[in-house]
Amino acid sequence: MKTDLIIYLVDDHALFREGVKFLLSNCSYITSIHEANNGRELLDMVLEVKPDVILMDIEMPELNGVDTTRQVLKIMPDAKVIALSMYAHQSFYTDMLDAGAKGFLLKNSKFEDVQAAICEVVKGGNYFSPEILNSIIKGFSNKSTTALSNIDLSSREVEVLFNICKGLSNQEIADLLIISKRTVDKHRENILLKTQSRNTAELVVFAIKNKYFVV
Amino acid sequence: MKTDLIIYLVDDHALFREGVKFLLSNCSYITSIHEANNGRELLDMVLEVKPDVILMDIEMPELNGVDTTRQVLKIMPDAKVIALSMYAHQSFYTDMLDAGAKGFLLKNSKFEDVQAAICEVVKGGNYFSPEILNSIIKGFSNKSTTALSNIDLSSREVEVLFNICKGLSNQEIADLLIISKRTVDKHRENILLKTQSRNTAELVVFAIKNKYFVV
DNA sequence: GTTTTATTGGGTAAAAATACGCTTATTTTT
DNA sequence: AAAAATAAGCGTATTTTTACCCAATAAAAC
Repeated sequence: MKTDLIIYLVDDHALFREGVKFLLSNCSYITSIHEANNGRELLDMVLEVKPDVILMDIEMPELNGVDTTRQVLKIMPDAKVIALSMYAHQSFYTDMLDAGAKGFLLKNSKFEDVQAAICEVVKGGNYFSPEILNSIIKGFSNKSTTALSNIDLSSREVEVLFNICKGLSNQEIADLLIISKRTVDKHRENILLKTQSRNTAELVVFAIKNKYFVV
Repeated sequence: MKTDLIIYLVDDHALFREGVKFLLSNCSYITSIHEANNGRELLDMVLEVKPDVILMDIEMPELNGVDTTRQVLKIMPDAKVIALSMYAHQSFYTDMLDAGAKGFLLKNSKFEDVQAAICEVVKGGNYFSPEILNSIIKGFSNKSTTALSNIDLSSREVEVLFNICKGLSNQEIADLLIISKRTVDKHRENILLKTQSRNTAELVVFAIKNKYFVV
């Protein structure tokens, strides 16, 4: 593993920074630890310091962790950002993952988790607090198992529905399937009935919810 | 951690089973190891054996790993299923997670990973091969970072778009926002232009892709 | 073997969406 | 301060969707 690590600690709570800094200073593979009070301070200094790992609070004044991460990675794509948060709320970690964070730690983690996270992201991997991981996985499985309805469309109807979602008009679908436009009209009508949709918009939402169409 | 574990190994390759069985038999916390050649064999025996952990291949004849997992968990909800697969294909692990698997290992994992996975799921957690985890996270961030376009809709347009997705007609949206239907018509037209959508269906797909509407 | 269901097709009409033109107010840029 | 861009508004026309009505054939279910 790469040693001589440069760490940047971004959090608006000075006391919390102090504590983590002390703990990190006892790690042999860490060379220097820098601090910032908020995202803007980090952005001002990041190109000078060139940190390997950035431990970043999500809830911060001025510039929050998500937007800061986006901007940091724009100017330093190789920096590894590990998010810190009090809470395992879904929007937090999805936003941070979107932004490009490689790890996610809850602030009540044990310090060995912090060390594990740093090692893992330096090696190019990811690290997530068990609580977060559980939540990610749950979200994964919930989404589809609960949503899938027991409405059964015929194979032709599925075909028509799929092409509606692709943005084709009834006439275009008819030409594609080599049937009359009136037949497609009828299929569409029946699909609306079966799915209890009022119009195209609700129909597309239904299709996506029920995996007839993937976005 | 719970000891005296009963393990069920489900895989259609006898040689692979042999190897894993030998390795597992050296673990002190494992009491017995059962084998099945496919999903159906497992289902026949699972209530008798009452395994704590099921190591399950995904690609199997007769009854595949995904469907087997669903059925096993229906009759034994506390069993911990760990999926085994040659490949880290996304559909594999999403389907297995949907089905309720708690872990996912690639067949080229080191044996210590298998042990770690067993321990983790027995404790109620999840375990994923690093490759899988990476793929999951990437899928997570890809989906929205690549999709989120830089098209900017006005706040009014966002409002209209949202209500279109909810299935409201232009007249209904007009009544809701207390503006003329003609104005909503125009907004809709402009949104179609900006998003390069041809019709309502494509519009809804765009909205969902870009998080203007959540399914 | 009869009945349902899927698929196909059509007539007619109202409702809604789409397209293009044009005006006015507000905000942004120059 | 003037010019340009954007947002919000309305008129008219065409196309598409939605909603009823109907029926023939083939396949599947009972």
